[in-house]
Amino acid sequence: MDKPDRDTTLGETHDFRRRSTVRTISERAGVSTSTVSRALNGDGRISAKTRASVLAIAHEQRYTPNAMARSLVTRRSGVVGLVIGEVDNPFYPELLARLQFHFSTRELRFMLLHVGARSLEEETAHTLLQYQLDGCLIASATLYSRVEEICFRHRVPVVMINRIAQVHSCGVSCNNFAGGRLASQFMVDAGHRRIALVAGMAKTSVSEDREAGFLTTLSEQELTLAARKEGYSTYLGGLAAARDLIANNVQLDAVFAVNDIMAMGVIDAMREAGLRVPRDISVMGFDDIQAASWPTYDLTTIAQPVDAMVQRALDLLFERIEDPTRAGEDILIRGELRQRSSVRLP
Amino acid sequence: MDKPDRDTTLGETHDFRRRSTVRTISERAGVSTSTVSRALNGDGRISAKTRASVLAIAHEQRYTPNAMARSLVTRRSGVVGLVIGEVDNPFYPELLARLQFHFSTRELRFMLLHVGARSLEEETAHTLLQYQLDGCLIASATLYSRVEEICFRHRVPVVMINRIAQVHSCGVSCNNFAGGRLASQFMVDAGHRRIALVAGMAKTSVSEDREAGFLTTLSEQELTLAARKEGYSTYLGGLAAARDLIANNVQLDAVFAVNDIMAMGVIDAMREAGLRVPRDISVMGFDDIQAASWPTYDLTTIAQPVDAMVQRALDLLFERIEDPTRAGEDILIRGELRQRSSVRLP
DNA sequence: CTGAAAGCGCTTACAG
DNA sequence: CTGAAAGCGCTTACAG
Repeated sequence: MDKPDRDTTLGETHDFRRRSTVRTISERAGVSTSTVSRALNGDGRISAKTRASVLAIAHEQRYTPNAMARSLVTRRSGVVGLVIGEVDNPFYPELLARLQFHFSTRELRFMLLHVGARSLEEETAHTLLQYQLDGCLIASATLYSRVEEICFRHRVPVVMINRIAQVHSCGVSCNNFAGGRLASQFMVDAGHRRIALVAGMAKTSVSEDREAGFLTTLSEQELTLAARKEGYSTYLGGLAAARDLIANNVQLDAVFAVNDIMAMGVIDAMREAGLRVPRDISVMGFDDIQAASWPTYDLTTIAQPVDAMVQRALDLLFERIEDPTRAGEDILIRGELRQRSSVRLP
Repeated sequence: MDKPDRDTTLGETHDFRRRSTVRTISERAGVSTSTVSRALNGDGRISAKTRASVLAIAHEQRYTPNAMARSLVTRRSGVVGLVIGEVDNPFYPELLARLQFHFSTRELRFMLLHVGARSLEEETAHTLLQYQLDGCLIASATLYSRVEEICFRHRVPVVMINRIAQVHSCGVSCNNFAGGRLASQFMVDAGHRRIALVAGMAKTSVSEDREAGFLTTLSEQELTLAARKEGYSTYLGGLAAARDLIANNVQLDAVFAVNDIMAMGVIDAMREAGLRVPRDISVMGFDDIQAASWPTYDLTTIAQPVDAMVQRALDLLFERIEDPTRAGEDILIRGELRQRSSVRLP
């Protein structure tokens, strides 16, 4: 065998070392590379016969287009940057899975720019430009205005999930205010009067809006919060907040934690103190992460419409990739009450 | 203003619309583009003076290299594909965060090819080729031999985390067999004799090796398993397995769940049945995810050396990107016992 | 130490 | 309906 890299088992010589290109196809088909390119991209002007021949050869040669080369000329990479935040909160991994699912449906890939709550280095944002990313998706409750600014300066469309956009970009969120109201209404209807609230990360719209909605409905019923604690949007934060409440001997009917992961901590702290949920105290969360439906918690919560959020976010992103001059939009999608057993009913 | 896109506020005309390129720099510096390229890449042959001048201009023009163009000629994209598996198990999101951290340290980015346990479509693997990815990292316990095969055929180096490589690629794992032995030894030393094992996903080396190690040490002590259940590597699987054990009235001192997320389910099932951990029954896990240290579980477990695994995985990947002919290697890193309170001591 | 030239693999006006 | 030519923004032998 003097040409060990040629595979003739298909009855066709096929070189595995050198990949097939528009050039190799054009030579084999006896047409120009322009024609090959057009045929491959479904350009209507190419005759059916030529197209068929080109496609057949492309298939035979196992042709895979070189996205780098294409991007260089089209100035579209087909890749979107992804920043994903507080990965300790299962909400984000679950969101990530949905994102990837919807991405694979459309013609997009994403490049991971950042994971976790730590702040984003300038340098990371740089790859955004180097790789000519078409846009950027930021799924995080905390502030990344630096990236937003860089993207804006370079006319890279940005869509935030789970956060209201600051200035220029788009945001898709659950209607956290309305959700907070729902939670509040449900608790009050259930007869609870002495209610504590465990807040999430300070200065995030997610936490603030849920709290604001909750308080609004509460005050409409002429009620006020019996207590308020910071829970930092973590399990341990929720746990500590509830322990505090207990240590301070605050008399309570119920606790509303601004998200499920904190609610889980709250429930565990209650049990630790010998209280039973919901018999002795009700607990409610927000998000409807998977763990909310575990029998141990069986958490009554407000479900975020994750799929709808992801869909709309991708829509917005696509629209702005097509037409970068479009104005920023914020979309709020209503979440719904998921009633389980952690809130005692009358 | 007839040239609204020129920003002269810096005292330098700076066009935000057209990005700076080697060309614009070369014109401004009065040298060739070759020289610009070399200066930018730290080629030793360029004089200090020229380099300084080029660098200054590049900085002034806010030059960002076009990675697409570079990749086209170097045939190196600087991007690695990432497949991440069972995202319901917090181990994977936690691993992801570490991966991203170590990635940002080195000169690599990654493109998300797949998230979740569902099987990988052929099409997804295609982007691997289209984008000329330099390698692929697969973090998943389940089998993705299809990707492995595609990568092999196209000489794309693959490194698996948490799984022994099938045929050609590299694998980096915790030494699951040794870890299983550790767990077993610890339980036996603690005086447990009637032990049940909850297995993970069938046919995964992770689960099988942990089980095999566990059984080996057990049999060295002339002991056998009191029961064995499948737990499918999920919380609900662990819960169901333990409920089964209880329903069948199996007399038990302890349960070893092959991973933490199942162990959490086991503990919750025990409590549901009124048993106390560890007083009435001991439970041990494997992985040391964050939830293992939550007070509710305070799970004794075997900690996977995640950072070391990630480091070695990236090393292997780099080496094989440099020299694709290198033989596959498997690296097993020893985990360590993390003793908490879920296993009763004598 | 530096430059002219060629080329990576595509796409896209411009002609015909 | 198809092709020749130019070019996207880089890098890299090859000369000098």
